[in-house]
Amino acid sequence: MQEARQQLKNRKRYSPGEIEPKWMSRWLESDLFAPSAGAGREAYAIALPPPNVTGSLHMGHALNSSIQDLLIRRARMQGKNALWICGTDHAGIATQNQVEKQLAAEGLTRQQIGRKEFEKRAWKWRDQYGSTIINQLKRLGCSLDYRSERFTLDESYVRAVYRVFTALYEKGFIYRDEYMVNWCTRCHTALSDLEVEHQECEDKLYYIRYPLKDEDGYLVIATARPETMLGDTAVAVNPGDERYRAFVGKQVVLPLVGREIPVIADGYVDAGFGTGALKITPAHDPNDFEIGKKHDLEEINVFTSDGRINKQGAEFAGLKLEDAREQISGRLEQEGLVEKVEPYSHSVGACYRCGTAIEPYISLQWFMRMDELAAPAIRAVENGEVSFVPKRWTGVYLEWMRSLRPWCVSRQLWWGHRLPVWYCDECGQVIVRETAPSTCKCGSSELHQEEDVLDTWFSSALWPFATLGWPDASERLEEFYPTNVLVTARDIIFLWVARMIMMGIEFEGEVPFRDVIINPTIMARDGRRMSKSLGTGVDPLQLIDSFGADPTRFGLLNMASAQDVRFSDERIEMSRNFCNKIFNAARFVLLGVADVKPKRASSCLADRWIDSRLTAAAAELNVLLDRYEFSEATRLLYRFVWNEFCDWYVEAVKPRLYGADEPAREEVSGHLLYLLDNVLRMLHPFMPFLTEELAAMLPKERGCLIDEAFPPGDGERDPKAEADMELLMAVVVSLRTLRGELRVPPSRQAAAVLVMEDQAARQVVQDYADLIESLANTRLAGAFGSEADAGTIGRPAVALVPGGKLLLPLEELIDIEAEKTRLVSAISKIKQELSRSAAKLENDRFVSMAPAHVVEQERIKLNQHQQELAELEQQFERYFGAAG
RNA sequence: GGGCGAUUAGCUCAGCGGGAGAGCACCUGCCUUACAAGCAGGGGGUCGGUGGUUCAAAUCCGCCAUCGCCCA
Repeated sequence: MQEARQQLKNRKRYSPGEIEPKWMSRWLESDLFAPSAGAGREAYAIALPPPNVTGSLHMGHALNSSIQDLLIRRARMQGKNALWICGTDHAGIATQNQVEKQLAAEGLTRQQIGRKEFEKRAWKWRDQYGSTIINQLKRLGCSLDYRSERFTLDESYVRAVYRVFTALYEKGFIYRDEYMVNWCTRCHTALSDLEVEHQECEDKLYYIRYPLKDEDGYLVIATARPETMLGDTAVAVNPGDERYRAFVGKQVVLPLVGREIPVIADGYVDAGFGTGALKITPAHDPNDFEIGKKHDLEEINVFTSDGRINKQGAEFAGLKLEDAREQISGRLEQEGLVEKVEPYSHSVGACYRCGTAIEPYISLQWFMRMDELAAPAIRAVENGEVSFVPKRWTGVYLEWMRSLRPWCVSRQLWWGHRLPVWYCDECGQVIVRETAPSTCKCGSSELHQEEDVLDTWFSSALWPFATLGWPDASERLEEFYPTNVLVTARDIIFLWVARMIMMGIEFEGEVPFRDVIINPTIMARDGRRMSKSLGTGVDPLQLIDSFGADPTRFGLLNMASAQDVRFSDERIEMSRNFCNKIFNAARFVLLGVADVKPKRASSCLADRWIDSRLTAAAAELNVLLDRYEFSEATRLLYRFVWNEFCDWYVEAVKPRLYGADEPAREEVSGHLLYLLDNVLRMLHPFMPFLTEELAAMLPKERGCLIDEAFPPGDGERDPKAEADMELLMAVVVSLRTLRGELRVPPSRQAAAVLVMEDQAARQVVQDYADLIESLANTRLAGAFGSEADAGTIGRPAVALVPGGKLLLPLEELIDIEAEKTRLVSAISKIKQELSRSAAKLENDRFVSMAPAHVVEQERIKLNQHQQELAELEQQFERYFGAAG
């Protein structure tokens, strides 16, 4: 320890690179992140929203992990049995895409190697790359329970998924149906509504003539997707639309195809859109699908699953959809069937993983009905069992939950939880079981398992309890469920939060967490979302590289208020500077103190003051953290450490620390160490590495800072010390300002006189005159009750202090013009304030309606201002005649 | 189309009913034995516009404008 302290001498700057890896491995070696079994202490748990196993740390992760680590470290320091659940989800599509990319590089497809071999490759990929993001969280300093890392495809986790699937199937919530789903033609799978990203797209609207059967004339329909016309089975108009009333019930002939299709009337049609006549393609548009069901129209699928025209499309068969659009619109043009083409802007869905346009596509899928599950989950939020922070997200959650449609949970992928569903080849029986059946009821053993896997988020929905050992009963589950808080981004409200609440209530009978903190979104510098494709993202790992993990964390937490925020590296720089400040303040203490143990002292006003301020800061910090006001908490710490501890206390202590009075030196040394110890403990959840490094150099018996007590701030405040010190500080600032404005060189030792009517205040100033002198670099000639008592003073400049004034005689050095400017501006400011106060007090309604203390306060102000004005005008007259 | 949010100092943001704040940038002076990633001092804003509620509005309510986000 002495050695470490000696090394500090040459380290004038905080350099994170040297200390961060060291402490992370030490914490891990000592297993300090794991909760203790059967601890009998209050439990505190957070489940890390499982990051995608193919993912890497982005700004959102960095921010919400910093928040979670702050909460979990503080809880740990508060003596709670803290568990931060660690793990990743298997990310069905994303992982499959990665592995397919690897295969493609070898000239292979997954179909060529088969499902078994593909799964092997996927596991290999996961073992090789799957811990990337977890390692990145380590770099950020996250104190996750890494030893119990979980993965959604762990054997026991799969059991949990199968248990849930089977139970929901038996309840009738899960069923199989042929229905229109979102289909990705590249990933070859169905997607849920949440996996489709909508984007505004500049397109064309084609107006196409559909000739009437057996008579002249035609109907003009408008469509953005002419290629779907191959599957049209009707034209629909609004029943109230006079223009088309005569056509309803007639037949039109579908161009290029020749099929005769009816004109139908349906209220869904918006008479104001296009021509008011709508082509109906039940197999390729979700609205048309509904209309088709209603009117019993044929569903003619004209696409293949990989986005081409199928053989229904006759001559166009085999064409890719975008080519088909070209060709079909060209042909229609040739035949004179295109009336016009207009520019058209509409929103188009794209696959959230690969960006390919999503096709509405009818297929046989597994669905989960949501209403019964949603009802109690809605109630849990309505009655406050789960609360959102900030509150406004409650509405977003509730609105979504109240309009839930069945969730398509099957995916045509090979990576994931293969549905626990078996079909009998003999009798067609469907068997849903947690474990593979060997025979069917019919006696046949010819069974085959469903090919589809489950949506990744089906399994993540179980995260808060499946990670704790469910479906087995365990102490862990007993102790840590429900968890305390979930911290996540807003777009996850639907994906996880809602589903976790539903599943938690259904299977554990209790909500999975009490508070849901929705962290703000960190926008790019231009105020828009960070986007990988636009290259506007900022990489948190680069921030860690260039600034350090602690400044990155502190900077991110500083941004973590209720509002979205543009990323600015000024904030990280600010945090780095703050870390440097802390580092150097600690150097000052550790290198300057006598060889003593930390010990509180109270003989000097400054000691009592900072002690009281420390109590105030700790108390306030705890309140803010209890309210999840992280940004405000960073500001509080910054202000306390920098503007109170460093700017005032450290400076105030120097004469005693460097003086010849050995007992005083030892006393102040003990107090400095005591303060540093507390400051480091308050800061630790925000900047774990730096604080741990510095705490290790404190002269006391200790383990790691991570396990020490978080300052509760429950000590006594000392209002007298705070008030007295404030007076001293005001005097010092006045002296410094005066010197500055009158351009007194630092080398010049001026001698000031204080005039204060109040005896007690005067006493304080006299008692601590030496402190004022050293802090203001100005000699104090004395403090008097009136200017007359002070005797003859040369040509002084005057500054006001609370309860009195300062006279700074500067003789020939006084810059008379500067003094005039100063006074004029000070007088005009005071006059402004004065008239504002006076106006308020002259208003009878203010005096009668405002609370008494507000009125009283205003009277005191008025009085003060009047005295101050008199002083300043007197000073003005002294040099410049009657005040202007 | 529906909803949510923002608009405060040159920039990034706090404050959210009783006299406008921070960091950065800027100006002046300092290599003062913890720190120039620093120290001391200073300048700078009719708090987007407009109505209203109130003794009192940056703060609460209505409308408008601009920007952003989400859902369809």
